[in-house]
Amino acid sequence: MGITKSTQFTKNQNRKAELYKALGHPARIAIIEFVINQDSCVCGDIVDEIPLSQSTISQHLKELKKVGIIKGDIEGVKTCYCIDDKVWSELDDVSRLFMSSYSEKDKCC
Amino acid sequence: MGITKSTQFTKNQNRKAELYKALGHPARIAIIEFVINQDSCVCGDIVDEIPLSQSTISQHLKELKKVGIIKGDIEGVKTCYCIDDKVWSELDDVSRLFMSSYSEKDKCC
DNA sequence: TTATTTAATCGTAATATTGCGATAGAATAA
DNA sequence: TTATTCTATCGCAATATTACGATTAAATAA
Repeated sequence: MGITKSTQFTKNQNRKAELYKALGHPARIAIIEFVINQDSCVCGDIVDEIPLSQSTISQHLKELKKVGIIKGDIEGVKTCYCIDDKVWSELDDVSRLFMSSYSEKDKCC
Repeated sequence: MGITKSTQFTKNQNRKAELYKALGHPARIAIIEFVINQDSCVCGDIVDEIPLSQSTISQHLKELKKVGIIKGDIEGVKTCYCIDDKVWSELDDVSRLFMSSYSEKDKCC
C-alpha cells in the first residue's frame, strides 16, 4: 500500500504526525537550522549551503511550507524563506505536551 | 531515487531527523500515547486499541524500537512494550534545544 | 502429546518519498 | 528587446513506506 489510514486517528494525532514527519529528513532539519542561524533566508543561499540539487531543495521547501513551518516571501526574482512564528509555537506546544505526558514513574515493565 | 543522502549531513541532523521520522505516523503516535496512558503495554492490547492489523502494528512497533523510543520485554508468550527513559529524555532534550534555537525576533522577512 | 495463544516475520501490492536533470516562467539587467 | 538570474515544476527512476494476509515460532494450556 504505502497509504496512511489517517481517518482512523484523531485530528490531534494526525497533525502531530504531520509536523514530525516534515522534520523527519536531515535535509529539512538542515534547511531549518540554516534559516534560523543565518540572516539570509534566500532560497539560493540555501541551495549553496546544502549539498543537494536546486530542484530537490525546492521540493523540501515545499514540504515544509505545506505543513506551515516555513513561509516564502517572493522578493523580485528571489524568494525569502522564514520560520512561521505561529506554527513554530504550535510545534513547541505540541512537543512540550507530548514530552511531558510521560514521566519515568509511569514505567510498567 | 527514494534514498536519503545521510552522508551529507551531520550526525546530529541525522539523529534528529531519525527520531522525528519515527514520530511521523499517526499510528506510531497513537501507540506511544496508548503505552503512556495505560498501565498495560502488552502488544495484544495495542492491537485491540488501534484499528490496524496485527502485522502492521508489529511493524510500527519495530520502527519505534529501531530508533529506541520503546523497548520490548518478552514475558512468556506476550510482549510488553514501554518507553525507553533514556531515549525519551534524549528526545526531550533535542526538541527543547531545537525549539529554543529560534525566537521571533530572529525574523528576517 | 496436541491445541491454543501471542507476536514476529515473510511475501506481496499499492502508494509515497527522494533525488536529479530539464524545462518553464517571472523578474531584472543589459 | 534580448539575455540573464532565480526558483518552481515536470518527468522520470530508484528506493522506502504502509498495509494486509499467511505463515512461523515459541510459550503455555488442555
